[in-house]
Amino acid sequence: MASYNHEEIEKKWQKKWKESGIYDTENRDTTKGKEYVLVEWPYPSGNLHIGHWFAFAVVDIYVRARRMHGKQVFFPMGFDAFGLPAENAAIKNNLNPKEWTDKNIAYMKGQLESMGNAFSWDKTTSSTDPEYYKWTQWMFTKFFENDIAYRGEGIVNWCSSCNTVLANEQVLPEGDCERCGNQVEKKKMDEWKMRITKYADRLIDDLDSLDWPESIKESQRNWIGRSEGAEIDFPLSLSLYGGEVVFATNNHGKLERMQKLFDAAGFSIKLKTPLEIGVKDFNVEEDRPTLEENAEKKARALAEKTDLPVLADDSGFFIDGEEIDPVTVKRNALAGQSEEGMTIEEVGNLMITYYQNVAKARGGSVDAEWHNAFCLITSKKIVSHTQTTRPVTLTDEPKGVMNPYLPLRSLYISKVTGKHVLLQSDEEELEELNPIIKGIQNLFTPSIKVFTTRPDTLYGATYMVLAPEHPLVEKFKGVVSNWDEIEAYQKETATKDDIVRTTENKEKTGVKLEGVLAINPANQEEIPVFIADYVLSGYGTGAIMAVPAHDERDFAFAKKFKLATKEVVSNKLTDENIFTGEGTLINSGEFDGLTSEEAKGKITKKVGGEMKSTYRLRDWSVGRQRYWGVPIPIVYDKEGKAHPVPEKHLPWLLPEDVDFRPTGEPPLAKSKELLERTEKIFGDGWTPEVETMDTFVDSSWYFLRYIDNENGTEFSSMEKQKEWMPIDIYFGGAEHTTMHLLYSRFWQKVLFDLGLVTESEPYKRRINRGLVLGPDGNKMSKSKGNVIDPDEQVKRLGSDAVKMYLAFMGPYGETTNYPWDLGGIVGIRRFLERVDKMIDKENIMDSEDVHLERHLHQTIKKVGGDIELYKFNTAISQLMIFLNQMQTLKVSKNTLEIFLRLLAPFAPHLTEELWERLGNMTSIHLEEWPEFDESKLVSDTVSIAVQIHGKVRGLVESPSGSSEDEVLALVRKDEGLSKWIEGEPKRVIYVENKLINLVF
RNA sequence: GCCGGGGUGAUGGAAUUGGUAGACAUAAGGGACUUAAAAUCCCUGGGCCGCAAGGCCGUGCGGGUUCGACUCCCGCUUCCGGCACCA
Repeated sequence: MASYNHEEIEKKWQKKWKESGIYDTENRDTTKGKEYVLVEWPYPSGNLHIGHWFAFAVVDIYVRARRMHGKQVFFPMGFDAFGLPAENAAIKNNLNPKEWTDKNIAYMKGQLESMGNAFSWDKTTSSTDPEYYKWTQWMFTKFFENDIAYRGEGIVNWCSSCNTVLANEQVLPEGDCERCGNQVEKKKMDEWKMRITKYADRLIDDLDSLDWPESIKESQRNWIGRSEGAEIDFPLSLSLYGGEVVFATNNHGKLERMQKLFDAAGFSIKLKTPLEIGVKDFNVEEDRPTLEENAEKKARALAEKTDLPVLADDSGFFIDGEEIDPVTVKRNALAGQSEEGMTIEEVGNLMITYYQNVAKARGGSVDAEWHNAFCLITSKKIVSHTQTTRPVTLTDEPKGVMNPYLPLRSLYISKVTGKHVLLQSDEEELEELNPIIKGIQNLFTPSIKVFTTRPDTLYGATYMVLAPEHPLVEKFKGVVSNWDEIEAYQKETATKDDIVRTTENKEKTGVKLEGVLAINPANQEEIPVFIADYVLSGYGTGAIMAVPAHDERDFAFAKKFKLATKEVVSNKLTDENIFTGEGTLINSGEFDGLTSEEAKGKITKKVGGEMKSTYRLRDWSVGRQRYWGVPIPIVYDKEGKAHPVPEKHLPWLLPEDVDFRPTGEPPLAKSKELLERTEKIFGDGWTPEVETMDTFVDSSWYFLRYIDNENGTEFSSMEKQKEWMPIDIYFGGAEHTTMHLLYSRFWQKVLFDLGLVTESEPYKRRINRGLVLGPDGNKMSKSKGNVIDPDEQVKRLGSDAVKMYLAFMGPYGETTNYPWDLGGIVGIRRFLERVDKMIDKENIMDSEDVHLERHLHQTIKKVGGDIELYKFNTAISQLMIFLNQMQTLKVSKNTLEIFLRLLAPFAPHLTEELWERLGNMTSIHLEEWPEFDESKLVSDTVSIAVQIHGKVRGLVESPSGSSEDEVLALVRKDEGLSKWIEGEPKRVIYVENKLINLVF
């Protein structure tokens, strides 16, 4: 077999390159332009597969070409070494994940070296190195302090087999665990999260500035899923706040009366006195000029002492605009007697008697006004402030039993009902108190907030739907007449997983909340309210306004439940009587005639809504109940409050005294050392966080560490970042588009906002790559027996051939999957052997064939240009064409050397060897990229296609740059073409050096 | 359903962005060398008709624009990727 010994050559040069350190970066050579080329750091599974070669070796072609173009290229490599496989392997083989990982890293490093890539090995790192994860933890504490990292309740995906929480992305479409295939359950629990949703807008908007393929940007936009619309409140026409409210009064009579009224109004509110919630001696001086201010003062004072909603009032009788001061009345009633030793009843009775006398003295009846002010505070915020006035008459003829708690009220008769105030029926009193009741209703059953992208259709909202899990639903208990039915439906929904709920169950189901009505804020119409599982609790507000005439889902639901449909956007309705597009408004009051676009904002404004965006994206869950990850650097004090571990205690080391077999309890919870460490540093009773971080956290900033991998005081200095960032191009797998790529962009933005990085976007350009399939066209898998082992291929045909073949399969910048062709790689090897032989050719000439020289310059141009476009396949094709051309001729040493330089990025070992064989003493990889001469690209004569009526009928040879007439003359002379020529052409189209088209 | 990208020989893929479709490579067929095989080299290599010269057809399908369309426009079809009862 006539062939070169690739094994020997590759070993020889890999050793020399390593010794001379020609690919090390050390400090930047600032005389050269920088170029940061990044590839995704691999997980050290223990064996390099062909995918790694596709990811790294092909990119190396680009890297080497850029080096030859005079760039200081930074091409680092490291290991993303935390993660589940190590833990599982350790469990299986009964050893430590750290040992397993370190061993794999060492082995894979050797395999990676066999690629012969120009990696900047002096700048490597690994996520498992404490010097690395120290900074991962440090960032976490910064994020925690800035409310980016937080602990909050969430519904999580739980795999009971892996005993861990999974991110949505880690759940397969069938609802199975990505790692083990087990069915994933939904579970409510507290979890560590990152507020990525806060960055949703920026993550979308900043895409515009990036030089990325549109498809990747679009995937991210879809993933974030921004919809622009409005949030609108629909008040309920029935109040049903269920809960406790503290009434800021010590007056039992007042409280009882108010409680009675609430009960009668349908409130399920329990009023409590300050004493009942443990506030003794609640007493606030009513010294403000108005009732309203006094009510507010009382409410605020009490709200300081409780988290419950607080209601306070102040009321009084006014005669001729003057308040009848209760203190004065009381003093007059007591007439010098001491209050000491008297009961409230006794004082009250004295006041009643006194008042009767006043009324008598004035002729039996005096016109007055009863003013009633309320203030309601929840969470320290005033939610309502009302005052009502009703005309009453003071009387000397009390009826029924006097109420000593409300002595003044016992003596007034309502002018509205003509009845004694204390004897009015609840209905009568409620009617009088209507403004207050309304006001309070609004507070207590606020309303249902909906999100809609179509506020223009508000007038067409004929019913509402809440998600079955909507928190408001619980408050309807005791109010609706069909609670059993509602509860049953909720249970049914909870057992269904999302897949069943969305795909299998297109048929609409739901339950009406009997007795509950909402008010369409646009037209004040009362509309029914349902719960139905077609409304998702996690999206928008978990509630919708339903517009059956203009939404298919609402239409389907309305049809099934026979609900009213109201058309508000004019258009031809389909057969189904539904139109989901935008148009001109009708049946919409003052908005009739507006376009949907115009009406959206206006209608929202009218009903007090707010234009708002919602997102499909959820906050990123980052806690994992597993061992082999970065410990979350949080400790809890005795009260259970979380504190970040201070920087001086970082790295917060992963304990080693742990049984990491999955038991449902996080492995770190079993570490004595970790607990002792925590108590020793922070004090007795303090406990450590026992969760570790999602490995996507590790990979969210590794590119920043590469550039400053030995820095002991910062994760990456601003100086180094200014030198190297942003990443000029990031090559990676399409599967990372919506996870790693989005997370790391988010991470970078947070760091940017904290002033810790120079760039708000890490990756200037991004190229996704597809997969290498097995020879049978299927995804490689052991079970299919179609796995191509790169080591074997390298041994058989050489690293250069493997790399070149992977580059030759197709264009690199696309996500096409290419099958490995066993014959194809042989073709590459044949090419390399012909190159080897070519250099051995004894008869190298001094002078150059002009013809060949032109091809050489064309080749320089083509190969260089294609590499810039990641079209390594056509670059290689051009090198093959040129070799074919050289083989029929004698060539100069200069031409051969240029050819080798063009080939060097593709076949670094062989070209280095042949470069040496031609007598060069320095590395070919330190050479510059050859330049082409524009003037030598064109030949003296060209063959021009002759078309008749647009069809090619022949060719004519003509001098380059000939005029139309000159070419036409040649055409006329051509015998073969004569039969197509019929006199004078009506029209001639001539494209210089290309074609001439004659039309007759 | 919405969005993005495709469909070219037996196969992977080319085509300077409207200008000679199928470069380069693989598989296949034929030949040379060889006792033979491997390797290597040479020839053929989209389909149909034809001894040939040559002709007709041909880039998923149907229309259109143009002197000329793989390329642009309209309609369909199909495959791949992202999202999806997302209001």
